[in-house]
Amino acid sequence: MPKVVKGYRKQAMDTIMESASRLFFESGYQESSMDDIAREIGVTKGTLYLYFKNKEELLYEVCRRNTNLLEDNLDKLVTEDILESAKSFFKAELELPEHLRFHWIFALGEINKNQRVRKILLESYENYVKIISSRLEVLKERGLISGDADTRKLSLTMIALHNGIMMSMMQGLSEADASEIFEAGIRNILKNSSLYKN
Amino acid sequence: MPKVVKGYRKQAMDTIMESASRLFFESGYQESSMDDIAREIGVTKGTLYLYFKNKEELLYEVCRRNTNLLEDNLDKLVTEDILESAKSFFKAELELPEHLRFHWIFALGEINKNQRVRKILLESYENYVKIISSRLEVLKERGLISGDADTRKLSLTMIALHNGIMMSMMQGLSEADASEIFEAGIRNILKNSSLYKN
Amino acid sequence: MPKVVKGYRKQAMDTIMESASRLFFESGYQESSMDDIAREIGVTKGTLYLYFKNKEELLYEVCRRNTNLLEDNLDKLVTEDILESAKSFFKAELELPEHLRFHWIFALGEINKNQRVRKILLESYENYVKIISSRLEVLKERGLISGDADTRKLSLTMIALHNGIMMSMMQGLSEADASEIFEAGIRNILKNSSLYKN
Amino acid sequence: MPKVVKGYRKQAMDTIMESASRLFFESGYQESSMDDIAREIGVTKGTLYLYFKNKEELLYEVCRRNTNLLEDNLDKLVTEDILESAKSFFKAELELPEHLRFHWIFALGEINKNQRVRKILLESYENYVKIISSRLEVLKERGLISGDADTRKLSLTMIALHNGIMMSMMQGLSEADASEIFEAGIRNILKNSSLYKN
DNA sequence: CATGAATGAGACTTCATTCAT
DNA sequence: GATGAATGAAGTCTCATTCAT
Repeated sequence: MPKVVKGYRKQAMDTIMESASRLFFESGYQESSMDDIAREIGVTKGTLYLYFKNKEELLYEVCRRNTNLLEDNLDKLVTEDILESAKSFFKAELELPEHLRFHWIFALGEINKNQRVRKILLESYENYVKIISSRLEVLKERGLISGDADTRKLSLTMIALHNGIMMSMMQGLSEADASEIFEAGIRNILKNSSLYKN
Repeated sequence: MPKVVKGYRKQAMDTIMESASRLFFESGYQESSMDDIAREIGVTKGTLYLYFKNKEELLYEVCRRNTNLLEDNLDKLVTEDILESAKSFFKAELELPEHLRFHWIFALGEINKNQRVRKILLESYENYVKIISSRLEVLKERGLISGDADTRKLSLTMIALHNGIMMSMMQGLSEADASEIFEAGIRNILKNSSLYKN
Repeated sequence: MPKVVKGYRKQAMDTIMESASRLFFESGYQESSMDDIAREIGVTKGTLYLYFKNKEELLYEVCRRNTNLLEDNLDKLVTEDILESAKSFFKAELELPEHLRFHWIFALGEINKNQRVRKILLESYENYVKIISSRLEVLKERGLISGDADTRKLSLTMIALHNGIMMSMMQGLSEADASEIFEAGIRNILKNSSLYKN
Repeated sequence: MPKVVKGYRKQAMDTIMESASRLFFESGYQESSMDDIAREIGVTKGTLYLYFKNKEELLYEVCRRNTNLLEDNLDKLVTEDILESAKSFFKAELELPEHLRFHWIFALGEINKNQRVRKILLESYENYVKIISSRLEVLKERGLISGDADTRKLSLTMIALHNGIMMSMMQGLSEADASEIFEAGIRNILKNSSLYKN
């Protein structure tokens, strides 16, 4: 009987979280049994409890991990050249496995059922706004966007557009269409930044 | 012994669907037991099975009903004066109970688990695009938006923006902020419609 | 909505019992719901309770009716010409609908679960023995079977042979084979009646 | 917390099947709940599902096991000395617990409800015929029964007689009477084997 | 570390029975 | 007489969790 990962607790936990995340996304949290998750890894149920206190804890850690991954991604890829980095950020997202790419939408479905998951999401949302705003502030200082633009509102709009497009993709919107309207949207928002003032 | 609704099957079904919809949204589909739903109405479990053959059928009918309600709403409220009707449409949405307002996000969480729900959503998504596109076509004929704008892409973008903002509201975005960036966004998209060409 | 049979309680009860009997045999007692039985007749569940106090009572009456029918059949068809009447009795049985023909086997399956059904069956079994014995006694008086034959044992054997062949028919034995071995068997028993003495 | 049988899956399954078989016979399949069966063994419901995927599967396995047991019994005990072995076979049967002795009658009650059980029974019936026929063929070769006797029909008759007597025993026929008429019947059939020709 | 046997609470569903209309 | 809405008990099955090995 194979150990999850020989010796390394952290890696074992990560292996479990990866499988759990995929299953949660594909079949739902409630619909994925601990047995399913264990089988996916090639381990027995009991083993999962060596690494996570219970199923809810596993969900919590999965959400935290995915949220952090996505946040790091944003932080790394979004530079002051907003338009260009928006493009590459979106392109990078398309490479992600679905359970990561659509993690936010999945997690939103759990937000009403789980206070700890809610907390993670709300904080992450705020971080997103903060990160993008800070980049936009630089643009403003350089005079590349309107001086009276409200960078927070610009950020909120960009995020909304992004998430809305992700929702559409879950409903079948093609990657080509998605990329195109995302890019046009961001370009548009930046160009008419003065529409978003306080 | 209370009857669901005296005599009228249709009304009885609607009463059940309304309660079920609220519970599904608030606690999740799996997390809401048939007992919970029945208790909410003041009826016993068995009664639900007089009206819906099983729990999944109930979910399906709830989704169909909500989706239709929202679609009718869109069809009724969105006129050729897109900007103005966008405002009133959004305002009307804010009056809806959460389980209706956020129905699309809820349903998206079920899309991977249930083929019939998926079908409803995909069809509805296409209808949304069709409805908005047709209104935009009229604008184009009147020369109010760019002649070479792709009305389908404009619609996709508007819908994405709308849904993205809804997601943000579930994460705490205020109604004021939401209204404002929605309105600005729609205005912006229309004004720069030439950005969205084929 | 059609009344079971206009006005005539007895006929209504018989209509119900006939349908119930068929269903009980085809699907089992427990497996046949009151709804199923009612639907078969084109009536609603509630109606059945106008004629039978509950489901068990219905089973009881069905068993009593079928048992009596079969017993009358035996009494009518079995004359002192045992061999000849055995043939015609068996032929008549083959004309019966399965739920009647195999009623005894069905009822035997309920014997352990229901004291009242058990009582009916045991009494009927004794009556069978009595009826056949009495016919055999006449034969003995006429010197057509051995004077020291035990007519009770002869009867027991004949009944066992008959019932065993019925069991085989439920397992696919052809009517031709069944008739043949039944006739040969009865002939054999009569011819060697002296084997069965006290 | 008691384990069904320490460590041995096969034995655990057998323990369950034994109890289930007894309960099924005594109270009927539908009437025996999984709770009842579990309680009988001193285990909880859930445990049963570790060994049998559902209740129907349990019934199926019980039937298969009992049918095989009885078939082995026949194969082992019936030699070419048909008359003598019939006696010892019957005697051995009287030692069996009722749920085994009357298994065939019980199973016949399930034959209309369950295709897989039906298949087992039909196959077993054919095997019985084959086993007995083959023994009779030997007798025929030795000239101990009529050269033109149809051994298949002889077998069918013997089986019918046997099963019919079992039915009678369920209705109260004494063991003494049963043994006697079984033995006389078999003797009779063999002696007059020429009655059963093709 | 890992297993797998066992548990027991809880979910969905069915259905005999009642009763107001 | 007949209906059909409602009940509630009971049954099957699942699954998170525990624990001895």
